[in-house]
Amino acid sequence: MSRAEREAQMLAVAEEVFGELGYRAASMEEIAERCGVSKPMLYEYFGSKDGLLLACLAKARAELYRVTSEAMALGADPLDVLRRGLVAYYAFTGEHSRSLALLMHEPMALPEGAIGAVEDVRRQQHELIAPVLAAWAPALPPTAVEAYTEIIIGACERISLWCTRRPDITPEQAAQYTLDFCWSGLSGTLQPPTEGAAT
Amino acid sequence: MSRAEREAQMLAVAEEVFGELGYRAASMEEIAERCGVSKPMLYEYFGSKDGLLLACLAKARAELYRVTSEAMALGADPLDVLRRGLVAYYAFTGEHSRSLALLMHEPMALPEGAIGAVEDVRRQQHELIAPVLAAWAPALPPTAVEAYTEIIIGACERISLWCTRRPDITPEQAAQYTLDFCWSGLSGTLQPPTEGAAT
DNA sequence: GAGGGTAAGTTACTCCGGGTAAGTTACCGA
DNA sequence: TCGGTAACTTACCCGGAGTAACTTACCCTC
Repeated sequence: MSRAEREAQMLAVAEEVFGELGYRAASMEEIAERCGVSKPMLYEYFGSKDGLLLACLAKARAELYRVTSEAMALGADPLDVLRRGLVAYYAFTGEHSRSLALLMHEPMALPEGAIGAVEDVRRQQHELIAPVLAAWAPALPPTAVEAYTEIIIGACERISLWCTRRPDITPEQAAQYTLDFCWSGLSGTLQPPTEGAAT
Repeated sequence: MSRAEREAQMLAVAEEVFGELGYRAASMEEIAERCGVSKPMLYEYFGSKDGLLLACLAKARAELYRVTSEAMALGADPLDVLRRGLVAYYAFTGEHSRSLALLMHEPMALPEGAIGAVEDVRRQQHELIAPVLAAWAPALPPTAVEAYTEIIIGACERISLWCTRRPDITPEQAAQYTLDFCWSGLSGTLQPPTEGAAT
């Protein structure tokens, strides 16, 4: 079997095994066996178990980029661009939830129960936020409350990580950005997309 | 040394070592050594390396809950409640960025470079989203564009994970929730906080 | 068509780190 | 003083990542 074929096969098998068992529980032996080759071959091609994972991630990333950017390119106006990007993103992550999502979220060697423990932290945040939203707007359907709560949790996590890269941002400023966005949305600070105006 | 003291000491040391080296690179031997005891003691107290990590997470989670819920309890109105919660959250994650944030974001056994690779996926999303925002609102300061982009990325990730728990939600619906929130914010669908009205 | 270089592949190991079995010290109450 | 128990240690097992050395088979050249 040629080098390129083997590499593609190994990547596909690895993505599958990582998705099934998680990074930690997946052994190089197992992946090699399913490829019908022996372990050193994997090391020949990818250097290490980490290298193999990284290659899987790179492949998934390239695909994600392709589907989302292609979808966005078809958009007529900014709002449409965002909508198409979002749909493509959710469709992709939904289809690849067993492999991609595990690679991203469980990231790699999660101690089995620890992925649940990390989610527990978020569930706890959920319990804090959802009642505020619900009390605020009794008319909002429960599903929307859930979705909005998840959005806020995700936003908080991302901003807190952003803060570690931007030490000049104080917690108060970070909170203000988050609040501004969550309160007014994009329509508050940005120009609404003028109807029919592309570009 | 008494059981309770040891346990507290071990947890503190473990949090420190996990934060310094990451879950994978941290060895039980190293943690035990820094505690001044031998490895089997750690197993006596926490059962396994995973158990030790889980205990660290539980402790961090309890602290995070305490500081955020206490801060929120002081809020006068919903907006104020959210703001106080956000400030407390960012302050906490900022202070504990070396231990807690690493536990949450790098989650645990990240293949060294893989944490960067996962972030690369997000950077890629950033490159797709930021230009749209910037084009949309040339007047928005670059820092705000950054913050808003990060918020959208975090929201997308959370919603995509939410979708795996709610298979009834289609990608289109997920996109619609995300768009509604990002476009109008809470002020669009919810009652604005009536001035001075607590509870 | 024989020879040799190279690329695909294997077996058989080392080594590190998580986890454990069995034993040792030292404190405390009877 | 003696025993029991609780904190703790040494010395080990074992699985899986990673590697060294060897084998096969193809293809290109003379």
